[in-house]
Amino acid sequence: MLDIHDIRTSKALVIQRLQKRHFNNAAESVERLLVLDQQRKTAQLSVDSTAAQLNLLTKQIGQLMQQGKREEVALVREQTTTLKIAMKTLVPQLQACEKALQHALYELPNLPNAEVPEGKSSADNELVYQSSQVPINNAAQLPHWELARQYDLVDFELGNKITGAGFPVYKGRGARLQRALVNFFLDEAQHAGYEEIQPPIVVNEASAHGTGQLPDKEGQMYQLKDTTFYLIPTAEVPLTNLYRGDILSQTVLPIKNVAYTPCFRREAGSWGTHVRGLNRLHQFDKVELVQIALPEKSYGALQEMCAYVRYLLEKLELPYRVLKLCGGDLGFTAAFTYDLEVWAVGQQRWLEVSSISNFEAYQTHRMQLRYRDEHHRTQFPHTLNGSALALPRIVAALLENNQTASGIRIPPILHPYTGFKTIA
RNA sequence: GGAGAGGUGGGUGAGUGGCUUAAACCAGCAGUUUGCUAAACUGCCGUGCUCUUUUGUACCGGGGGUUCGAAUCCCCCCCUCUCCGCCA
Repeated sequence: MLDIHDIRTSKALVIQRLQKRHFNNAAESVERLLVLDQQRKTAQLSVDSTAAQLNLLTKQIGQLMQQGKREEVALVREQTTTLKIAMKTLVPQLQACEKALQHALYELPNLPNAEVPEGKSSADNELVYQSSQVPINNAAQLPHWELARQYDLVDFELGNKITGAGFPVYKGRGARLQRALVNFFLDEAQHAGYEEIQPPIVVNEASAHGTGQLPDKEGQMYQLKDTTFYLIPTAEVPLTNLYRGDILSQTVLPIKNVAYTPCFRREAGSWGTHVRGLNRLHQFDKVELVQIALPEKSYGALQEMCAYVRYLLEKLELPYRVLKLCGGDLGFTAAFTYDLEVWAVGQQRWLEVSSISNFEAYQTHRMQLRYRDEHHRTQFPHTLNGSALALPRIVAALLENNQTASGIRIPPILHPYTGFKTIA
């Protein structure tokens, strides 16, 4: 959520930034917001001043009662009635104004940072880095779903039977490989200074609100029947909401948390081509990093997170590239995002395995997460998160890129975790 | 699933209709003093809106009601805890 104060004071900049992400009717939305804000202010003032008069009279009555001046009490009571009647219309007016303003604020996405490249779609994202050796398919190299079947690592049909499409069953060395990756990612994150958290994978509405999944985007989440609980689409939701509503001491920043969780996504409407095998699932595993940082240090933290995820990919010996998302491709709540993609030789495709974003103060405004600065004032810290990493596509790339005539080679860094060096 | 208790400021916890933003204690912050593995004393110490400030106003789980006036009385809802049952 954007800060209404900022919108008030730097309207032109807000509009310009919203246009950068190709947000429809940016100028109109902002103008409407300012009108709503003004209405809210006016309503607030009339409520407050009426309440002030009422409180004054009420106090008088108390005093007069003690002095036993009955007839004067009756007189003052008369006056309160008119004010009370006025309040009956003023208060709902104010509430309506507040609600309208709140809703309008929720509808505005975050402002892209100044460094975000111009562009409309994923085609306009800026290539920041690409591994020098990107293998070309030699026609004998299979996509991972073939390999998964050949070595009996993932059973998609069994998943269909138990649950449905997008819920694969990992078996034997496939399951072991998953667990190895989770442990590898968690161990590395700990070394990089992240505290491990095991959060609930079911969250309430307030949490879904805090990180921006609600309102309006409930289509991406599974809701538990007869409840207002949701299965998390990413550990970002419970991790960031750990601090919802808190006023932190500046000295605890930056907070660095990591969690492994399964993630659940309905992906309503996006089912179809290009989603074969492990490419897009309803349930998948992910290790997620979250940082809460001082505003002036958040972009340093973003660079640090990006460097860390690149380190992981290099340890896994996967060819990858780094993209800076353009304004039009940026997620609703993000101010700046790096996408990391690995090359899957069997499919001749780049697969997104990590998205590292700085949300600046957008989420902290929403969840009223603040810290106290050296002048004892409350300020909004920045939140960041990034996958480190999303499992299924890493598995897909490992299988495809490391396939040989004699089996699938496991990168050495994982050997202590898998207990095997090849899948043959 | 059955029964009961309770939700007050960072924590503990007083407060049963006006003098309560709310006692007291702890924690925290600032300072003074002594000196030593800390203590004593003094002051400050909730958040939002309004906003240069003051003032004003709202908030004692949420919503509604009674009243000139509600943390306090009434109704509904939510949540937490305890005991029993079942159970990983």
